[in-house]
Amino acid sequence: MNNIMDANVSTKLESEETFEDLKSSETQASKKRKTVEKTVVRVRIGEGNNISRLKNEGLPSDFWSWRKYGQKPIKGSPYPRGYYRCSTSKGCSAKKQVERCRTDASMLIITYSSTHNHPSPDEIISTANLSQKPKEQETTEEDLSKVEEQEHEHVEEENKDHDKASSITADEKSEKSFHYLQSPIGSSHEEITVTDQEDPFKLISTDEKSNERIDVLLEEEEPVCYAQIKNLTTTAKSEELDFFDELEELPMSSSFLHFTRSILSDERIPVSPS
DNA sequence: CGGCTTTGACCAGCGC
DNA sequence: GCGCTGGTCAAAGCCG
Repeated sequence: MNNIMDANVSTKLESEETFEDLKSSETQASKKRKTVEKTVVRVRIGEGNNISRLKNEGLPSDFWSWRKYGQKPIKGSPYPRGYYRCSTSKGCSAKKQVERCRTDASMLIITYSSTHNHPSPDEIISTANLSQKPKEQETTEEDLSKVEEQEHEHVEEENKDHDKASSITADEKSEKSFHYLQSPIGSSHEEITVTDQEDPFKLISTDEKSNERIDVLLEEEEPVCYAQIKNLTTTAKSEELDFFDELEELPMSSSFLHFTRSILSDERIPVSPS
């Protein structure tokens, strides 16, 4: 209940459909580097309550460590985008961008780029555990794919719908005619506004902290996945925590971590560059 | 003392 | 060719 988060993982190139969301903010960004493979993960934070504690109440953070190397305000987005680099390994070129969905302040969009050149500590640990049941992973991945697709669709629909009923602020629209529509942000917007200004990520993180457990919902709600995810959570527990920590306290769900891990570790984006 | 976070400036790419 | 935006690097400050 307090911790409701949706983790959507989308692996794709810079120019893909998922951009419906990113489009608004990465409209131009996509042009910047188009041959870069990126994994887009959307995490939704159900309530701000989640963010109360998390950071890592003792997390084993064995995972990769991310170091923030920059932050910039994105055009059309009230929230700035944070740039993180993997600090676990010096030679690791893995990077990640964390930004808040302009349409939904409670949603975080994490874009992963590049892959880790080194094995994640968590992986090692997981390996031991995985030995028990690697099947789940596969299932998860597959499921993830499905979810992703569904999620995308949902997102698109949602966006559209929002557009219609939306309450987009003229301001936002004026900015660049985003497809994003504002949604319910209107009300919660205020809540986050303050925090957002300071650090959108942080806000989440804070909430996240409160979330000892994060429920993962895909965009809308995937009970099935959720259950599976839960299972995975156990395995990727460390990852999960680590993620939050790494993201600066992003609200991620175990499933999300799992996905990410799979994607990053295994393959990432099957997308083909233009 | 070391590491991480934050802020500002500069550079590169794309659109107009 | 100019302007705009995104992304990255560097420096300073703060916290552990």
